[in-house]
Amino acid sequence: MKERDKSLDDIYLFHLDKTYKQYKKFKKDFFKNLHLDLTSDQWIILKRVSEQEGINQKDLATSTFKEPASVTRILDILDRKGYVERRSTPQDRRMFELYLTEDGRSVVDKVIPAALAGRAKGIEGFSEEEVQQLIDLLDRLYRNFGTSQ
Amino acid sequence: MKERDKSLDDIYLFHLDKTYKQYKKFKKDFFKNLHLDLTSDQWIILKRVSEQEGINQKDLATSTFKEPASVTRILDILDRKGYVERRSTPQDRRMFELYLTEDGRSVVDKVIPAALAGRAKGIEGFSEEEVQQLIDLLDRLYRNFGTSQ
DNA sequence: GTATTTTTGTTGATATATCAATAATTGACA
DNA sequence: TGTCAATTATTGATATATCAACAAAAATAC
Repeated sequence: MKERDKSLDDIYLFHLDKTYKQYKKFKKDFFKNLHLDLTSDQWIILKRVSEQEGINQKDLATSTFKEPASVTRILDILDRKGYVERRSTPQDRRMFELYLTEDGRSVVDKVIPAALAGRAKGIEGFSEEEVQQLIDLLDRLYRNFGTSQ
Repeated sequence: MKERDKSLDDIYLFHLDKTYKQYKKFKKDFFKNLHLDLTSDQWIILKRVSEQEGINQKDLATSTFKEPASVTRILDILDRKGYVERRSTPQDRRMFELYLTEDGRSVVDKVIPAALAGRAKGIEGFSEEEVQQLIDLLDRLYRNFGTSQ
């Protein structure tokens, strides 16, 4: 069966767009209201470093789906705020191992409960199966868009 | 049951993020390869105008989930390319009614089949029910993030 | 052991989204 | 009617993502 043209409103990608924008706005306001002077992107990086201390910037970039250039700049900010540390390693002097500072750790501890609450907001009324379904469907989209051509 | 902290990889919002980024990259390349000198955002606006000729910029903004400022700038570009026309109306001289030009219409006709193909790529292997499920889940997220507090 | 290629991270240029401020017009209402 | 508020569109300032170019170091090839 040949697929025909649809109105934007009937296209799943349009729903993806609109939902993502709403979510983006939500998290922006959310982090603003925390008054911790932290953006959601800085949070992602901080969280990932806390999960894998010693990670380098390249791996941090791939595992957060950010560009290395973006990671550099976000780390500059987190560094300046005193939340992360770039430790150079003698084994490979091109790269740094990343660690949280004490302040960084304390910020992470502060944000985690808030992040839990914010995350819960999005899936109010969802069953566990539905959340898993959502993840699965998104991952399939992800893979489909990744395979080239 | 109290929700505990998870690794980023287990959080549905992280999957949303990563999928959206992949999709964004996909559509960027996609429109680039069309060689029509059109970005995906310009396409959204052009498509919406083609669906509702005579629409004004405010309604165009809300119905495409873009900021009025962004719509202004995108329309400036589409106007400059000769694809849309801002017609002022005597009833309300603050606003414009938007129409496609002939060139605009012909571009829309050219993009539609390509867009169909691109859109199909994302949902390869999906049943119709799964696509609908995806839309429903996304819409519920959308609404949850929209309700304030 | 030197030359070339690859990897890691940074920087600059560019594009775009967002937010606030503004101008012009219309609507509300006393 | 005259004033004030709301609406529509635009503009400027700012922040951020992206891409390409680059530098330094390491890995590979010969």
